[in-house]
Amino acid sequence: METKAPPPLASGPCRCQQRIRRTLDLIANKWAVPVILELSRAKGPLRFTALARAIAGITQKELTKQLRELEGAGLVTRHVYAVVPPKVEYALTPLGASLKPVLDALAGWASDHGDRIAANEAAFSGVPT
Amino acid sequence: METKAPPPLASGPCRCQQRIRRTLDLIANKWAVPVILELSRAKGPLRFTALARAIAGITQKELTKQLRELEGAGLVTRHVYAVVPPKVEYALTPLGASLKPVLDALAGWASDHGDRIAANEAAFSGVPT
DNA sequence: CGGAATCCCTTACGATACTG
DNA sequence: CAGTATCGTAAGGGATTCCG
Repeated sequence: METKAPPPLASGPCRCQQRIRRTLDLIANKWAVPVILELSRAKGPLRFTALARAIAGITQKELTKQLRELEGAGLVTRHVYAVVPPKVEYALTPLGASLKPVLDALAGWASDHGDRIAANEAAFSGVPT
Repeated sequence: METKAPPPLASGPCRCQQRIRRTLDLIANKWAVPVILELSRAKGPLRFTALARAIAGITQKELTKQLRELEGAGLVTRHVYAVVPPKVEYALTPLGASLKPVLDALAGWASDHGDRIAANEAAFSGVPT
């Protein structure tokens, strides 16, 4: 029974959710944030290996894939030097850099409530009965 | 899936990245944002089916899983009524509600740059060579 | 009504090895 | 140095069915 008049939601609550999800898909890729933050910290181009070394635990495969995706989204530039020892440098585009405030907002919230969430999850899992 | 394998994320020189990733893992689950936003819009408890109907495309399985996770994180409350036709209501906790500004920041960024990103991706994919 | 259980497919991720 | 290729595993996610 429709107790309340159903809002004229065409095929969902609102379209903006899709947008958020789209953005989320970009940065939810496990290594996307570390890559972006690392490039952001560098304040300049970084070589592939430098990036790989800065981000502990990442594999070449994942780093490559991540960089491709970010490049495709226009958040990162890829500069290939035609030299004998191959040299490729990556850097954030202004668009990519513009994501930093958002990540900061996220980081801020995480800092504020991360402990509580962790505690909640621990309690939720360890609840006896 | 009892004990969550603690990922030895030692990525990067700063710990804040872990926090962000943790938060990201919470909201990156494809349906987390729609669920949170829907509960946020409702400004009150919603029944399982009401939630399911409000979020087009979601399955019971996914909705249940998502609600469990959000409940575990303490972002959502689950109230079970012991009545003949089962009745369960979900609502945002203050903690869950506090996530809204962050989602708004994300939504704002997505609104501002979503088109450009989509265009970039299209061009990146469709580029012949 | 709410949700747990099952089946099955697709994607994500990690490790190793090989090449321009 | 900077990838690409291949393999195997794990997790995500949709559809259906059954049960309190």
